[in-house]
Amino acid sequence: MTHLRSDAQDNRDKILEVAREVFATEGLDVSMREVARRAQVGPATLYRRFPTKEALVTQAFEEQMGACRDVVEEAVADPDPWRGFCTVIEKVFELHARDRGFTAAFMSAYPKALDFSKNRGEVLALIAGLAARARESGDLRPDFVVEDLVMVIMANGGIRAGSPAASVAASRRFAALAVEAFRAGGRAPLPPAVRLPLMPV
Amino acid sequence: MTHLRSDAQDNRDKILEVAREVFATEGLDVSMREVARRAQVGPATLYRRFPTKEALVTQAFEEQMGACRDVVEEAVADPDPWRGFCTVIEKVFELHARDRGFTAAFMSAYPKALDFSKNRGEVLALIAGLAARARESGDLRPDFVVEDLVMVIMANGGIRAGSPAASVAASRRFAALAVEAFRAGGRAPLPPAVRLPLMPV
DNA sequence: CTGTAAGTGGACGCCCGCGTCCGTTTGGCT
DNA sequence: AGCCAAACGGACGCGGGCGTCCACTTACAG
Repeated sequence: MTHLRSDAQDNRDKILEVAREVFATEGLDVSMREVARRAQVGPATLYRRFPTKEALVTQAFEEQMGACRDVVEEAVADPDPWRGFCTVIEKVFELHARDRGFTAAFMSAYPKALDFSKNRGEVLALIAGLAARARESGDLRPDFVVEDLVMVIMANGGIRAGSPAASVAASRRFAALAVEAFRAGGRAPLPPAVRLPLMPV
Repeated sequence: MTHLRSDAQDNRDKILEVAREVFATEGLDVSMREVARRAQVGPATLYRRFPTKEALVTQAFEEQMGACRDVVEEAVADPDPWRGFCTVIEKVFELHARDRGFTAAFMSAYPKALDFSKNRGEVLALIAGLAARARESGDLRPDFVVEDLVMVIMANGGIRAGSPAASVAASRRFAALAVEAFRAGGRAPLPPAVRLPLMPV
């Protein structure tokens, strides 16, 4: 297990490469077989390395989750918490817009994927801290809760345009609208927030 | 064709009833066969009345589209265009939150469904007029375009919560955030809007 | 160079959805 | 009451995904 044979390692790499690409462009609703086919590999080989779709997905998105974490950590380091908060929204939305599967993976309940959900939890915790500071500085509306960010990330995932470029452009505008919505000074009180549970598969 | 035999009419009614229910709760990704099964009808009977899924879907959602139109027409009649605009967002979001399939149907390109797409076009035109008045009255941000509303409706469709009630609650909060975002007086200029084409099937 | 464990992918059996055909049933008109 | 077109639904052949098994191949250690 520690050391894969060189050919096995090559296949594993190719599978992950293909999976990342196809998940990004088509979303997670791609059959295991389709991934195997595109990687020019037999179904058995795919299943040997990744016994379940969950295993494949979480491995494939480890990189994206890392990028997400980087974005958030950098934003948290911003001395202006509101600017950091806005950066998080813009960058994270773009990340999700460029990778259709990532939102689905991010929102999915993967009981076995400890690293993945640990990372998600930490990212959300970092954002919560940043939000608290932005609230205290008076720039973020006081009734903001982290669930609101989860909600708009889910919502952002619902936006589909004709091309990847158009999706990114739409998400950019959506992010700007989200920033406007979250800025302090809103005139209407918000209805109660809702906890959004992770969804099975 | 003009007059169906009574038993055929009963079956047609039951199919539509079942389809509306299952599309509302499960979304459009339900097989024709599953609809037939739940309606206690053979596949052939279903296909005889509704040769394609498109035919079934558009018939099933005629009612919802009518409700949508009613909401919009009532809101357009409001002497205060901004209040009318807000009402549209709140009511339409709730309609979509209560019926998972409706957003998908609303956003789908159904080339054969003349009534359906005509209604959608008219609804959007009504909203565009309302928005123009709300913009002129100075309550709606000047850079708002109808595509923004389409975008947030799509986005609203991405929100999934544990139960129907939770979904509706989440949509309600999301609608309030959308209202905040669209209100005049936003401090940041928005990135360019994007036309969101209807999606095939 | 060679033995062997690791690795491979084609093939299998299963289930499910698709759209259609056709032998049987039945509503409704005369 | 009797007829027949309308309506029914079970069954079919096709394609595709699922996870697994196994006979063949190959990397690499000795």
